[in-house]
Amino acid sequence: MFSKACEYSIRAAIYIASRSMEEKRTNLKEIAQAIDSPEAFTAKLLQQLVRSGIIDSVKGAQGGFEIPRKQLSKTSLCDIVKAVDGDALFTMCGIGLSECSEKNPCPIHHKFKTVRKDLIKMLDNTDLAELGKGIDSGKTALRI
Amino acid sequence: MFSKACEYSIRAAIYIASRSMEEKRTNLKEIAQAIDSPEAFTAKLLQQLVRSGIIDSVKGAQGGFEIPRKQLSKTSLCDIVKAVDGDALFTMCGIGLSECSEKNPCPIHHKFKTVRKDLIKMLDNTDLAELGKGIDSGKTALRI
DNA sequence: ATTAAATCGGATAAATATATCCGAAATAAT
DNA sequence: ATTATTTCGGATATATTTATCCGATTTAAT
Repeated sequence: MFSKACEYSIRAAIYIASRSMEEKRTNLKEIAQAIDSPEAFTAKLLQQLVRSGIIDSVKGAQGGFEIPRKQLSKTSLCDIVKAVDGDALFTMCGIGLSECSEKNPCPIHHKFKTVRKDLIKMLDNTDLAELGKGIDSGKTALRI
Repeated sequence: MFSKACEYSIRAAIYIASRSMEEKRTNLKEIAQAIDSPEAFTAKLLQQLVRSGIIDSVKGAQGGFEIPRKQLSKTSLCDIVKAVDGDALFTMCGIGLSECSEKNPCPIHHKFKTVRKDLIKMLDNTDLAELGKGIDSGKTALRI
């Protein structure tokens, strides 16, 4: 479904969100530990999220990553998936035809469309504020 | 969503199904042409489908691939996806946690579960007879 | 000023997925 | 029997994804 890069990115973003809600900035080491991901690889993904404007970074001692309060509820899973995996999942034909369309559909076009619409809807109305809260309250987990 | 291998496999299976419905056996060259896929790679995938019992093969001149009439309506997309990509898509945590469960859920567990259930349902009740018919009637296409 | 703690960026390595090649085996037609 | 056609299986090549390494840069604290 999602690439590993995307899985790590979502987990990282949720962790940063949960820390940001407590007004805490967190850093690479903490993040990789919290989400059980390879540190160097995670660093690359965080850079990508910074460039996409999904998280903020602060260099130097006491630096790290954070998400402005206002952004938490405005950033959806959809934003993260698009930033990391691109929009193939959202737009591409289910069985890889490049010109598949309503007018010229592949055999699974109509059935697939419905399922995908539900997936997009889910990703679109799930935001980091909500997900971060789950972590802070201990109701959900980001590792193991 | 699906791997390229899986996309080609689904397309190939649907094409073989559509030929089988006309009592025709088809071969690798025809299949690769019909679904616009790399021939040698497709050969590997067909072997895999044979080993999984999804299609039958006949060696030698006039040989090729076919699906017994009775199997057409009994083979679902689910069967093909499982044979090629395994059941990760059906069972794994959406963000890659190995021990994610109802009892110990990841942040997106519940929302993801719903969407995935719909996906599985769709794959499960879509069979090759139905899909092959779409090709034969010209309503759907397997290339471009 | 110096040092320590961080992110950033580029190069590289390892693993996996995608794709090709070719000889062996099986079968139908001649 | 021989030949042509076809799948099968193993080895190999290429591309992409995942992952690591390390020096440069920035900043806070001493």
